[in-house]
Amino acid sequence: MLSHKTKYALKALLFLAQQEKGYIAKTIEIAEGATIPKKFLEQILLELKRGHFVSSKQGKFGGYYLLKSKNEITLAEIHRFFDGAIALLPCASLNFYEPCSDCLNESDCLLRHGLVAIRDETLKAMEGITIASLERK
Amino acid sequence: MLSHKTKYALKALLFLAQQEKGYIAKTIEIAEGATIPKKFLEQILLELKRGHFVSSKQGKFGGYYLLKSKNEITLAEIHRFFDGAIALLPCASLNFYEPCSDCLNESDCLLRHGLVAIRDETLKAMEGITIASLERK
DNA sequence: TTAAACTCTACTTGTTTTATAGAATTAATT
DNA sequence: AATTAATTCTATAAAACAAGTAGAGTTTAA
Repeated sequence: MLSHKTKYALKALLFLAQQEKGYIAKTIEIAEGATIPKKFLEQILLELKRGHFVSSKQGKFGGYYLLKSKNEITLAEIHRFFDGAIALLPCASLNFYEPCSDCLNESDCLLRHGLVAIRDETLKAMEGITIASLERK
Repeated sequence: MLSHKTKYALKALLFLAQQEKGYIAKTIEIAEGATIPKKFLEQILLELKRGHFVSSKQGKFGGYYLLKSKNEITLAEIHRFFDGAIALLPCASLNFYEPCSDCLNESDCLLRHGLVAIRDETLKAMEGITIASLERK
């Protein structure tokens, strides 16, 4: 399951994607437009900025806007950025690999093989969902 | 990601599947054979019993054995039993559906449509993984 | 009766999630 | 220079959840 944080991030990105090109949205507008607690959203937007998904203009009349194209932001990317691995166990993960402490010899680990297959399927599907594709439901 | 509990459950089921037909395995054997903390495993086995995945024989020389066929126990089922929904949000779930409190009109929810597509893909993949299929890696 | 196993309930401990509070900084306008 | 309105940063709090432990109770075979 997605954390609330990831859900809010997706909703915020979707909100920004729906604004006119060049428009700078204040946090409060995004919060009210997408139904997200404002102070929580502030943190999320800062993280999205550090991740180079959005950029901001500071000071009066400042706000946030999309930095990356809405065609290039995938669900897989946002999931990894906030919630981490897409795989069901760390030992089956590409980007967050860690060996299992309770797995004696990994090459023989029966569980791992099946979970890698699941990861491949899920990842393919999640890379196909972009902010733009969500907009054209 | 799977919880440790779900991972342990899968490993325990896999261990039971690998025993000779009719063999009754003690908790301590499963714990040591599959590297699972024994007291935690006790709880997990009880839950698996309540879920009719395994059955047990009580008393001296008692233990656990598979109740359902290893061809019929899927990853999807075990995931749902311990970790709940396979979908990324409750509003996109088949078995654990709940509306989002922050979603104004669900039929128009852009997020939901994409997440239902992901769920369909992931579910199909997870229903294809059985305890038996894991055994024949 | 005893030993060996499952069964049950409660508890603890630590981590993560979901926020909230408030001060600091930045920039435009007057 | 002062004011206003916005982002930025750090700290904190409260709740939920996960992971594991403890110990007493029950069942069965010998």
